[in-house]
Amino acid sequence: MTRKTTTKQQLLEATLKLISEKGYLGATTREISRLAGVTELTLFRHFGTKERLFEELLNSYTFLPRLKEILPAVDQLPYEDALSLIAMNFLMTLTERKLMIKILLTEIHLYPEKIRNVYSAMVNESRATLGNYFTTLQKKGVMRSVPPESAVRAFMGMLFNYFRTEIMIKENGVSKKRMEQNVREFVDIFIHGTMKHH
Amino acid sequence: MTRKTTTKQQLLEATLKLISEKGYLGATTREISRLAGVTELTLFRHFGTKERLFEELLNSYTFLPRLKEILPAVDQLPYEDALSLIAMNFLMTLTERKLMIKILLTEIHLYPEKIRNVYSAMVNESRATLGNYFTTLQKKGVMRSVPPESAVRAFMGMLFNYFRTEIMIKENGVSKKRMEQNVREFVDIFIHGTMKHH
DNA sequence: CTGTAATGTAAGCACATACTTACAATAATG
DNA sequence: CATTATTGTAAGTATGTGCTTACATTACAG
Repeated sequence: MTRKTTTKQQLLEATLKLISEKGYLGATTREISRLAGVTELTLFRHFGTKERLFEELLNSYTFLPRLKEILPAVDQLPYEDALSLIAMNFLMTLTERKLMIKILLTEIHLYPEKIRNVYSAMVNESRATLGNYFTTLQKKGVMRSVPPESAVRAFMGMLFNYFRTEIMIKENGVSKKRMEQNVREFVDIFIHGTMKHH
Repeated sequence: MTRKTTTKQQLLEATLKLISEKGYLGATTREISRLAGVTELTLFRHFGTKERLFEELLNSYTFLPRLKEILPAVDQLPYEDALSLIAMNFLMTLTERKLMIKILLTEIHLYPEKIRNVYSAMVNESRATLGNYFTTLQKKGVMRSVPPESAVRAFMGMLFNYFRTEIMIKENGVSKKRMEQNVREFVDIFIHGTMKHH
């Protein structure tokens, strides 16, 4: 019984790794099972088809709402620090889930029906959490009355695109120091804007 | 002679369409040639291998520096309008090249060596142009002394991520009206920031 | 009109891949 | 120990795919 889940887990991990590297079509069931240290037949006994295996991989992805967890701590901080903390947390979470996110971004154009749910779950969850924080700030009178959704889109857009270009595409990851520096600049622009007199 | 270039062009267009829909591996030479109204053999006579066909498609992508073209007009405008114009122009250009960009984003994780050049050419060109404009604004004393590269990353990050989520992933495109509205909000945040007292 | 370049028809090859079947070996459970 | 669930071995099938070969047809240039 413990064996069963272990095998399944190893297969899912091998699938994650190989599909993130070669795409759904490029990752063969032979190679997946070999990487999992298991016969190809075992793969099919567990998942039936390659498609089911892929779907179970997608469903196995639990997007921890880490943002939500740090919100209490965040409320105590001045908003500059709070936003930096939120941003760093967001980037770290994305980095941890790098392989899965690569799959989501790559395959969503090819298999939209399969991916869209888990993808939009991830996006909506992040957006909602950050949106709540912004609304709070606005109620406190700290934040201007820009539409919260727009602010969320702007803020997360900067961050996610940064993640895509710097962390996912470039092979050698960014150091945490450098990441913090970039985040500070983003937060600064987001808070103060860029122009002198208006 | 006119026939030759036409056939090649039709093959490249069919390749663009099918690879953007199904990915490099998912698009078969049979289907590509059928869509081009041509025999599979003709495809191989022109391009030799599927890989060469793909590479020629990538090289056929000339990224018009439309941003550069409108810079003169932009210099006459107040920066709010200038930034909105630049942003709209950027989004329109991306939308026109939607299929190719989809390919670049999808396949760059699978075939980085092939894609990286054309991809970074596109990114660098856009960044450089916008960076120059920002530097100009800073010399005029209009813009705060934020690092121009950071400002560029922030601004284009917002826009590109907007493009990715709203225009590329959602099947029904966004209306131009709505796009202009969103752009105005982004530009507003970029210029004035979000917080009241600092 | 004649020769040459471009395309078509048809058949097929070599290979990879998802998936199957029949049977044996092994490990966990009661 | 005996039963049962899980995995392995080995062979193979059906299908799709990139690519080739041999020959015929069409179009265009001189």
